[in-house]
Amino acid sequence: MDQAQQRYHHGDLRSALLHAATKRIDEHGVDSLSLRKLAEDVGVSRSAPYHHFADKNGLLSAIAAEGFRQWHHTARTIFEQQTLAPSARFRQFIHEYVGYAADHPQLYELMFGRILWQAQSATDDLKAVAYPCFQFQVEMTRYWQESGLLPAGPEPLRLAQVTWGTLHGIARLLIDGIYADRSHIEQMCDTAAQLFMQASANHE
Amino acid sequence: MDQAQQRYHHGDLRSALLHAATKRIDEHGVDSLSLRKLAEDVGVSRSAPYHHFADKNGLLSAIAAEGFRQWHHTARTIFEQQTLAPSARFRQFIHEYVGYAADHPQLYELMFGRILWQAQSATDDLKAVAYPCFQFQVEMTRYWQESGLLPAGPEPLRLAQVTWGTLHGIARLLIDGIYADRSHIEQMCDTAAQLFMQASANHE
DNA sequence: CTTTAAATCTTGACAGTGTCAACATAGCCT
DNA sequence: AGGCTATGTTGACACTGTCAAGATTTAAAG
Repeated sequence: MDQAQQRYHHGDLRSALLHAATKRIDEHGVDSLSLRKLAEDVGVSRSAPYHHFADKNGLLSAIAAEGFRQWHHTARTIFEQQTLAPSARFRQFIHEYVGYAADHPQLYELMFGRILWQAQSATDDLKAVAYPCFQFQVEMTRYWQESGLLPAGPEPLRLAQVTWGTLHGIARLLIDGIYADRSHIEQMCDTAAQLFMQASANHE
Repeated sequence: MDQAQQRYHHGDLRSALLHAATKRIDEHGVDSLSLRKLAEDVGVSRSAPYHHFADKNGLLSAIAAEGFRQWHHTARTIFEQQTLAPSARFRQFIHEYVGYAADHPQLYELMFGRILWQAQSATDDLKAVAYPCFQFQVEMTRYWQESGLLPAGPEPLRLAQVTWGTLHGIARLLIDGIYADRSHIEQMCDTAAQLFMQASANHE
């Protein structure tokens, strides 16, 4: 009764679970997360989490949502650095995106992976945070098109899908360890940036 | 004893398992595959598969390997169509790649997903088939560079990682249903192809 | 205050899963 | 014919997510 962890009511179980789960995922990957072990770690019975999350997907969605909030903030910060030239910001964005994925591979996997997005397992709550994040990618692309950095021809949405797809693809090849490793990151990003910017150069 | 499925020795259990598993994956996804159900479907006890595959990963690796063989063949066929102009073949390759992923999302997920490639779960057998497939991507890229279709600047490997990354990324956004769906495929591929080819155009 | 309702947590249980050890059967080779 | 090896079976273990029923604490209402 005196020890906080042995009270019948934990007090702040929801955030305790989120915290512990986030740590676990970051260190050992999404697949290693077991609700039962998690509950035990937090010092609570195995079905207590169900009073705070509908199911395992609910927990995962909440963690992913937090990731999207953080990334959205980071992206906006880079994009709004008015002191830097658009091209410099573009390059920085690319490096930052891939760097973020490489630094938090497990979280990235959760945020953009099949677990949550396949079969409609994503919570409405998660969608509410993620979609504006996707939308922002399109806004940036439109801006870079208007700045003459990217080709003006394609629709912003279409082009955003391709440029974002490129970053996403590079990130996944890295994370999954497919024919690319961390020592290639900088060169890959530079190559990608150069490729995109060259594409618009001959249309001026 | 008269019925083939009730014999003590199945006769060709290995390929029966592969066949049933491939079908199951194609229709319901990798996650839905259970060794026990699979064994039951084939009409065999739950631990019989272990005499043909080291573990579940062994089975999955074998299926993925077959996928790589098929894809490698398809890719080579497209690439070696000497009658078509390099640019046409390039475009066709892009469409075919994304199309293949969209047509066999579950198999693509298995072939290039984290299940097999993370944590060294890929069999040596699988690696032996997959790596030449990756390598071929680099060879094609080198050829397209020499043809003036892609920028000559970057190293083939680096550029291949980026172009392949783009296709891989687009495929995954599609498969995972992230801000892109099948109706966008053609336009996305065209945009990507145009983007890459424009990049080299102003260096002639 | 006291009573009632809601939020929270616990134990018991169920249907799954992959995997292994020990045992049974069939086919092949000497 | 005998024995080795490949193949298949049952029993068991340690997990997993999830739910129902009951216990306990807190908050709200009378």
